[in-house]
Amino acid sequence: MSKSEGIPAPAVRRLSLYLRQLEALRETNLHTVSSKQLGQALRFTDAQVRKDLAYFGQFGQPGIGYDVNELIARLRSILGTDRTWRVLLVGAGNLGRALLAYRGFGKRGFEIAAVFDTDPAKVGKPSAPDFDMPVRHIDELADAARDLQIRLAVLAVPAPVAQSIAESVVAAGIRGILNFAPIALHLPPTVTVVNVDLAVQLEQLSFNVSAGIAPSE
Amino acid sequence: MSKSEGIPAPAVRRLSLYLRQLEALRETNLHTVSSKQLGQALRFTDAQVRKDLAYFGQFGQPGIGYDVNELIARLRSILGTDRTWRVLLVGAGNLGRALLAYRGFGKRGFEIAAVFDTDPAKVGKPSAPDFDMPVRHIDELADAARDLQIRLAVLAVPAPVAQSIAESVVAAGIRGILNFAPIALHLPPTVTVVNVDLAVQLEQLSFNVSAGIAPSE
DNA sequence: CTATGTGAACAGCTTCACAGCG
DNA sequence: CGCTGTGAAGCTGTTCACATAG
Repeated sequence: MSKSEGIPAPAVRRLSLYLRQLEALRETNLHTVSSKQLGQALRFTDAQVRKDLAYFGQFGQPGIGYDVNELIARLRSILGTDRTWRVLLVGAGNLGRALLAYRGFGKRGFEIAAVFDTDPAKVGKPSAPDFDMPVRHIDELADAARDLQIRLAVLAVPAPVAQSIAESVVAAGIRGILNFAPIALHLPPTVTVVNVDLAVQLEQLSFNVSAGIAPSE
Repeated sequence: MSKSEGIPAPAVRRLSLYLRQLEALRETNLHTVSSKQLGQALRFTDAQVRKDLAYFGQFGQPGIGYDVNELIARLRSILGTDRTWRVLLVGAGNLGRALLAYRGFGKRGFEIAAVFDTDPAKVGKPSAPDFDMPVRHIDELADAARDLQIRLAVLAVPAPVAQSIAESVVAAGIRGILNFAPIALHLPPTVTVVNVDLAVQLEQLSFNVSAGIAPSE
């Protein structure tokens, strides 16, 4: 309702990429980075990098560049990942279990706090090998969201039930949904939805490869 | 090198969404659809829909709309999915196995033809429960790509090895890569790369939810 | 009267180019 | 000098509005 007024959505996406790249750069004990270096690593122009960062303040040193650690901290703060977000995972199928097993989220500020499914055969059982976190029935989702004060959910359920499950997730107070189901969710504008449809991504590849063209990033 | 001259990349992404929506519409025995209907289902304007389609020809009937089956066929042809693409899966970890188990690709025109990994503990074993397709060593990848004439690969390997594996995949003649590793690949411009970084997607959510804003799609 | 296809107007994002700071 | 921050220019993509077809 307040901040991100006038900030291009593409710029926000790039912010995540800057953060990721800076974290890699820090591994190499680099303390300072210029917009040019950062841009080259990600195939953006230096002006693009500076413009994106300038939307949120001025934290570069003319003649020097940006302090890597400071910029990381500022980007985390901007993106809201200077704290850990607890996330609900809805759907304990193949994809859901893979997401659960993927440890990479933790250090980026996200942690799966609970797993839900409707399948009675799954409820109560451990959600994945090596995980004692049990799958809970989806009816408990609203209580869990409230008790744990959770605002984000990952939806990894079959397309035919995705819309109705999404609605109950929203009713439970969830404010942002990462949707893996290959359908367009219709939800109130107070909820942010990010869609990941793997078939759609593959189609972008086949289009480009068919046409003999090759853009990037 | 030829066709997709002057066609906005966002338009191509929407083409996939139109196709997905049309396939859902066909289930409901709808034979004809207007740009307005299609747009409403996906939260685009009707003008946007018409403009996107018009890049590729004129296949609507003034006063009537678009024939659902015909438009599906045309979109598949444009996107290159009027045939099945065999795809190589590189990386048989959690994510790789989940992708393998996910049956949804088949009817969208993609089929995983072989699975590769470097881990000797995995090579030779079935790639996933219920799959007899064995994991092969990555050294065989080039031969397989040539023998099976495969042009697309899905990269589901750890970040530290992603760049070098990507390079060998490209050397094997692969023209398009769906990259799940959270790094920016540097490859020749003849190769199309589509990146899927789940942490990046989650960060878009946390940014929006923090700011109290909620765009969509 | 309904709905497409499209030039023209508009909006939004990116790149340029330079003033100013360290 | 090197590099940032930023107005101004340029470009790309979206929306408007209407001529045209059924």
